[in-house]
Amino acid sequence: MSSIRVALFEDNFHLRESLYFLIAAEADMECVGAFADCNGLKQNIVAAKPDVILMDIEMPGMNGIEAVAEIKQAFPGIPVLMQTIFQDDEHIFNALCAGASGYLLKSADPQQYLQAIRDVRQGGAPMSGPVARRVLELFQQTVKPESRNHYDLTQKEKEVLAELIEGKSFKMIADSLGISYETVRSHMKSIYNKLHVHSNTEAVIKALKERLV
Amino acid sequence: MSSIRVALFEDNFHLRESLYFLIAAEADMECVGAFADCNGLKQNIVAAKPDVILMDIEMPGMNGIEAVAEIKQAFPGIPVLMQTIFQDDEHIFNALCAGASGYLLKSADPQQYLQAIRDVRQGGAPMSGPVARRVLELFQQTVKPESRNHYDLTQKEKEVLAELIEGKSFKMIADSLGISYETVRSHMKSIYNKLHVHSNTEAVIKALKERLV
DNA sequence: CATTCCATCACCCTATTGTGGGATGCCTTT
DNA sequence: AAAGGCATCCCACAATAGGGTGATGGAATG
Repeated sequence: MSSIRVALFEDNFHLRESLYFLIAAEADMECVGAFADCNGLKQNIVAAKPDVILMDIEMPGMNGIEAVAEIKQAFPGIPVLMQTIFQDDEHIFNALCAGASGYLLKSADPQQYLQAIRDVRQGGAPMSGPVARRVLELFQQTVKPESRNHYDLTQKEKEVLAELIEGKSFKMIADSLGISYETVRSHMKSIYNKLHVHSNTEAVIKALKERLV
Repeated sequence: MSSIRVALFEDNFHLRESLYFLIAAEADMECVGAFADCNGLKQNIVAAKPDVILMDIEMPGMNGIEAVAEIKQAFPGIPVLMQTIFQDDEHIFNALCAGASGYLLKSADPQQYLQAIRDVRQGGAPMSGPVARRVLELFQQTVKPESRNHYDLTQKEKEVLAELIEGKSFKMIADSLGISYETVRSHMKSIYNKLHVHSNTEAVIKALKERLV
């Protein structure tokens, strides 16, 4: 098995050098580029042909989050590992949404860096402990805690609700379900009763937040 | 530092015994219970007082996913580590939604089990590589691929939209923002233009799906 | 200082929704 | 056979929302 080609983006000179030698010293990986900023990002990547990219978030000029978005667009196959001191929701969320495949806190020890590189190369998503936990929590809350609710909606009511959260009007729903406008309205009344809401909008919100469909 | 109290739920006798001795042999942890099913789940937990629970998904009677939901309700502070052979979306998704704090594939080697137990105890969320990657992908897609849209909503427009996804009517929004009904409508018209939608409902859907607020 | 953007409000008219009835026919359960 | 739930439809009336047009004052920009 050939060695893992790692490219590095880190503005801090000392850290960049340290990581370079850390990686270079490993038998199963090599550092094919160490850059201080994202100038000429794409050209650098084309030239270096990395298997994995290690990307700092805080950098002068284009920051790591913008960079990962560009990389994912231009080279969707190359996993990007974020390294950062930030562990607030906003940074984690943005980096992962931008397409990062892993998120390391800089407190991680050298061996964890190396392990994470191997891990991401093999299809994993290495994340420092607290970050992984936050991701899980964000994930769990987007799905809503007290989900498993069920409001005893009938089949037809669910269908109507499903159409509703497509943004359709009653008329359009009537049309696409092949029933009359008045029937749709009738189902809506019933849905309102069961969900304890009093408008289209509230029903949609509840349905989306609680994944009722 | 006192040792980590681990409780074990696993229907397979051999695996259960193996895990028991594996854990018991570690200096920093002890196995305070090894159960073949979820009968008397809560009583067992109360009696064993575990710090961490290791839970198999496939079990006779109550399965691991139902069990984790019950545990999270009754003992929200105890992290639950799922162990399973399943790595399909449905199982991962359900287990994590039910409140699991980690998800290990049974292919994991013994040292990884032990590391995962320590990890989850310290606030991490250990997940086997492919699972972590799937969670990230699910996460990224629930947030919507072509998100990072921003529609240049003004401050006030965002405020109105925020109220809207609370389920409020125009009148209520006018009231709570201290502006007139007509002004709310005015902002709404502008929001519709910017989001390219034509109704309250569509705006709410777009705002929720793309996390515009 | 003219222009543009924004927040604010008003009025008119139409379209869509919300609410409260009620009716029919078809199931399944009792 | 009676009772209940469901899907289907209808009507009427009130409330809310959508679309068009325009006006005002303030802040920011050039």
